[in-house]
This record gives sequence, structure tokens and C-alpha cells, in this order.
Amino acid sequence: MIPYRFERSRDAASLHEEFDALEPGAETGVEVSVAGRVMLLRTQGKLAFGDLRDSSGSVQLFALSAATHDFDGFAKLSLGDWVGATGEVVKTKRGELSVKVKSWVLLAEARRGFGDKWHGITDVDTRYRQRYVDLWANEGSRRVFRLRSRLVSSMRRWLEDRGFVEVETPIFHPIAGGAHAKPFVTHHNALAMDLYLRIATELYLKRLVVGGFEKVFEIGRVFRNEGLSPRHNPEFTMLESYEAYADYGDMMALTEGMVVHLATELLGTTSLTYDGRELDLSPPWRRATLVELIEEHAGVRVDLDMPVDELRKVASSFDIPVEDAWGPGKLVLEIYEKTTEAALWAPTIVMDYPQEVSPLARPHRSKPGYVERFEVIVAGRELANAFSELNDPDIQRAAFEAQAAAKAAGDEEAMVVDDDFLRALEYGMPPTGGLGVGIDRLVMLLADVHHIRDVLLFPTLRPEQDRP
RNA sequence: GGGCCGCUAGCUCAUCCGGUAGAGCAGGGGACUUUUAAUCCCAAGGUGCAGGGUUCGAGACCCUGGCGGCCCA
Repeated sequence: MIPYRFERSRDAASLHEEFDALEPGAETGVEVSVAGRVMLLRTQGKLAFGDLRDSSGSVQLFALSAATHDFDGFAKLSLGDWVGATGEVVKTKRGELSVKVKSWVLLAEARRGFGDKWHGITDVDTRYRQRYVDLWANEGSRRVFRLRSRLVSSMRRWLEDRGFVEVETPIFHPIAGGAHAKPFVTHHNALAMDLYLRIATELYLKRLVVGGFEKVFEIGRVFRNEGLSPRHNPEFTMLESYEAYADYGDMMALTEGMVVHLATELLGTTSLTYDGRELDLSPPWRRATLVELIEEHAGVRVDLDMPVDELRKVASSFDIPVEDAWGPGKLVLEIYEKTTEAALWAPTIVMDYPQEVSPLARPHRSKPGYVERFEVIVAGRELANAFSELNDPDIQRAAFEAQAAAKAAGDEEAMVVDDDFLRALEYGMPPTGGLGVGIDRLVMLLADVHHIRDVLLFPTLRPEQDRP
């Protein structure tokens, strides 16, 4: 009979912490109860040794036929069985900290085996579909998800310590806005209308700034209807935060401060290794404009006041499939993405994007045609995107209308006019700095993993067929 | 979407030039009173991703499809 509960007094880590210093052969007289999964079992006639793993670590169980209740049953446990065990804390002759089992109880039977105890599970399909098996079999996998949990927790605390208030905004949107992406569509029966799963939290959070939340953030899942790749999953997690009275310069300091804090708190250092290369996150991060970086990496000087034909020629020379509808801003952005972005390894704040491709950012205070926007690129990938937020309803309406025109011309990722958001801006939004950070990518960076599926517990997969 | 690679026992992998599949671990039985991936002995374990084709004979060669990976777009 499997019991309904088990009174555990200690976990593995606390036993190691207290008793690891004991000499081999030591007895403590301390009786404890531990519980977990049997990950290894070595029987030896009238003795048996088992490795018991709980969420804190592992501790050895040491059973003797003369001293252990139902020794024969213990010796026949299967790998993967859950047990609770009670007995004295001892060190074996070989110096392994152990619980010398007096009594034990089966808490759950593993009817399916746990696979190769040495190689673990390497089949990626099994790892992702049956994450529970992966988590038990692979220490590295457990490590990544604990890191992720601590990262989100630390991020939340860091923002709250600076006066930011966490909110939850709708996932169902009547209009999908706030990013360039194709949305998922669903249907509400009672309202008889289609709804979109959000592609960003931006427009609702800015409504909250209008409403008087001067520092606000949301850590939430967003959904984009795009393919799977090492860096893309259709649902992923973003931090977005908005700060009234601040501009994109303040957002640079905020982003840098937060990432440096997280690396230091979680890893104890800002000197990382990523994909076998050294990566130094220590501040100050390099700041350079988009066009400066293009010149540096592509060897061409581009600017928005160049004739469009000339920009097209430059783009074509880099094998970019130029589309007729692209204006100078889109061309410059494409040239940057093709030639420069992947080459930026050390953290780089890439400043001043074309207005044409940034419909939610505020025009640059001194550079016509540009907006006050930056992205942080680390290890060749976008980690954060931020701007001085556009708060002029007339400019915002014009930007939306340009987007709507692009959508009508075939750009499926373009935005549409959001009249409700414009109405909010008409009530007045103060100068505001906004920031978005991809949580999954940040975890990848700090955990040194190279596929987004390795930081998602249950990544999106095709459903398996004919496999029980 | 394109190219390449993979899919064999519960798990990790072999099977050479086409001759009807093998090991380690797990699971079963046995030995062993301080093991550390314990060790040793015994027995068992397969719709070779699916479906076609070539062949006297296909896990292997060819075609189509499925699932996955890497690279490219």
C-alpha cells in the first residue's frame, strides 16, 4: 500500500552541508528521513547501496540485511522508484555520506525504465517531449531551468527595488500590435469575433503610463506565428518595462545595469563563455549608431538621404533580395542585419534606427528620419530593444497609417491603425522610455546554451504519432 | 521552402562489399557483508520509422511519405 504522505525531515543538500566533514566510518546517532528517486542501486549480498536523488541533490542509502526492514524488497527496487527512507546519518568506510536505512517505504513505482544510467537520454525528441525524463536523467537540463527560475525572480526583484510595478495585461487582443509579427488568431464564440494572441505587451503597458503608472513592467508570454529555429519558438517570454519622464538614454543605463546585475547575482561574474568564446558583459557597453556600425562592418557609408536607387544597389551587392516597396529606412536596416548584426559579439548598444521601420518610437531630437531607438546585440543576437516612446498622437497615427499601407501592399507583419491606443495618447502620455528584453535569449546567454528549446520546458513540437 | 545527416532491443550504440541482427546498460533469475557506472554467472529481449520497388535474397540499394537534427533562405 502506497502511503498518502511521507514525513521528510531533511533533503540531500542539507545533509551534505552538515555532515560532509565527517571521517569515513563515522556514526552520528542522528536519525533522519529522506525521500526521492532511486537513481542507482548496487547490491552486494547482505548489503545494498542506493543513490537517492531529490530536488536538492543526492545522498546514498545504505541498507544491511541485519538492520534494514524488508531488506530483500529494498534490494529489488527499480531505478526510478520513489522511496522514503529513515535511518541514521553515517559515513561509510569509503567515505560516502549515507543514510543507514532502518525503514523505508515505496512512494511510487517507476513502471517505465529510466534509460541508460551512464549516457542518459540524448535523443532530442524524447528530451523535449518527455521533459520529465530529461530532467531526471540530465543534470545539465535541471541546471538550466533552475537558472531560468532564479533569473526571472531576480529580474522581478531588481525592477521592484527601483519602484517598478508589475502588471498583467490581456493576452487576447482585438488588434495585434506592438511588434512586426504575424499573430495567431482564435475565436470568441459569445462575442462572435476573432481575437489575436498578443505579439507584444507594449501598447497596453503604454496605456497604463497614460493612466499614471509611472514605472510599470510585465514579464509575459507572447505569441508569434512564425517558424521554429534555434532562436525562435512560437511562444516565448518578454520583459517589457516603461518609465515615465525617461528617454532611451535612461533605458540604456537600465538595460546595462539589469543585465550586469543578473549575471553577477546568478553566475558571480560578468566574464562568460558562450559557444566556446569569451564574452565579457562588464560595463560600459559599447555605444555606436547603426550607420557607424554598418560602415565598420560592411565598409559602406549609408544614410537615409542617399538616393533610394543607390541604397538598393548597396543592398543588392550584399545579396539582399530587395523589394520595390522598401524605402531608405528598410534598406538600411536590411543592410545592417545582413552585414553587421551577427558580427557584433561583445555587448553593443546599436543606436538610432530609421523612423520608417520603427513606428512606435519617437523621432530623434536632432537627426531627421531617425528615431531614438536602440537594440542591444550580444553574441550576434538581439537581446533588447528600446526607445524613447512616441507620445505624439498625430505622428503615431501617421506611422500607423504607413504601416497599414504596407500591410495592404502585402507585408503580413505590418501593423494596423489602433484607434483605441491613439485615443489613449490623446489623453496625454508623458515622455517615456520603454524597454523589451527577450527572457529566453537572456537565459540562453547566461546558461551557455544555443537552442531556444533548451531553455523552454515544453517547446513547441509537432505532435508525435503512434507512440504511446 | 532548399541541401545534407539521422531513425536498429526500454536506453546508448554496432552490424564492413546485399546473405534474414549484436553489445553495454536497464528489466528477470542467481552469487557476493562497505559499494561508487560495483563485479561475476544464467536466461530473455527486435514489425530494423512506414509504405512501395530492385533482387534468388534488403536493416543495408532505389522511390515516396513521417519524425528529428544541422546548414541555407
